[in-house]
Amino acid sequence: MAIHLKKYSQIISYGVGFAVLLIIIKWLEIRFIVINYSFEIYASAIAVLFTALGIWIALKLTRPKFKIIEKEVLVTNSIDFKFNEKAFAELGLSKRELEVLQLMANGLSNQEIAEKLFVSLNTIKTHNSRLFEKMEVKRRTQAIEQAKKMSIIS
Amino acid sequence: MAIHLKKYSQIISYGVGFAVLLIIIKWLEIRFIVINYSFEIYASAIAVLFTALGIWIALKLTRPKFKIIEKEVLVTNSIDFKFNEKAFAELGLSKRELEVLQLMANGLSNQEIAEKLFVSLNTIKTHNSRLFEKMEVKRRTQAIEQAKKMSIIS
DNA sequence: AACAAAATCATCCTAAAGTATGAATGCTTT
DNA sequence: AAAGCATTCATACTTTAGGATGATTTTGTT
Repeated sequence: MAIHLKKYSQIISYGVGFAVLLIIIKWLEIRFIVINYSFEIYASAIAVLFTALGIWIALKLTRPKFKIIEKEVLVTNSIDFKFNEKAFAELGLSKRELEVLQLMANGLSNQEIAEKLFVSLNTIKTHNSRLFEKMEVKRRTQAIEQAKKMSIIS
Repeated sequence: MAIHLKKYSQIISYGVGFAVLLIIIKWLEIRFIVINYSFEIYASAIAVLFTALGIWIALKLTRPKFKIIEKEVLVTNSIDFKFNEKAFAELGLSKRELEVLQLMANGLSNQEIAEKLFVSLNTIKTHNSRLFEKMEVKRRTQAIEQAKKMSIIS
């Protein structure tokens, strides 16, 4: 709405401006006849005035040119998880240890992990110890944090 | 350098254009005298020409008139973390409880959290209990998992 | 001022987690 | 075959976590 009004107002302004200038021309014409001004001065006056008018029109019309720049930020989402093989290889975790680590991160207790993997609680504890040693952490919560930071688990 | 050259070239162009138009005027003047054209047509021609010239000048001079709109595209990054207020409000966690939860997720033990917040170990345990109750979990690891899923912590 | 949350701390107890050490088994690799 | 590693399990012990309950103090709200 506002844009359309603006467009129309510009056209109207142009029209009004043109009308005013035509009146000035007419007036100058009369003056020219009466006091016999030089034709070049008259033409120059028109030239200057309409040049100004043209500039003004152009400035009014070429107002809004938008340049939309889309700035993208990278995504680290839990859905499209990327496994960091390098980090994993450097840690030297075994398959079983990784398995335990993942279940750990899912909030399972040692007992639950043991049941899920059909091994004893003690086995899980042993895995945990090796795990913590390799990852250089003291607690399972730290192991989880580390693992997520290193992107070796989701 | 390039900018200065451009400026000068524009001025030169303007001068040349003006010269050409003066020649046209002169030519028209001759024509006017010879075949006695109406003065209004002559004036109109000048007006139109110089309006066009004005527009052209303005367009050349006001070249880069872009309105730059930077549009940042969404994305949930681990760095610029978005706090999920709705989920948090529904849980009804207090400020302190949230604080404890965050430190918990950073792998700190209850003792370490207590020291960091200058309260006793028992206080942290009490917070934990309420926390687990509200989040409907049994262990801190589950609380961390839940909280991350619900995006109430990073 | 009165009331409701929130935050604090304690004590007692149980459960889970973590450490240390040793050992048996199976599977590769040399 | 021997050495190395992963996996398994056990026992004993320490530390941390968690549950239940009660109480005091702060703080914000009406």
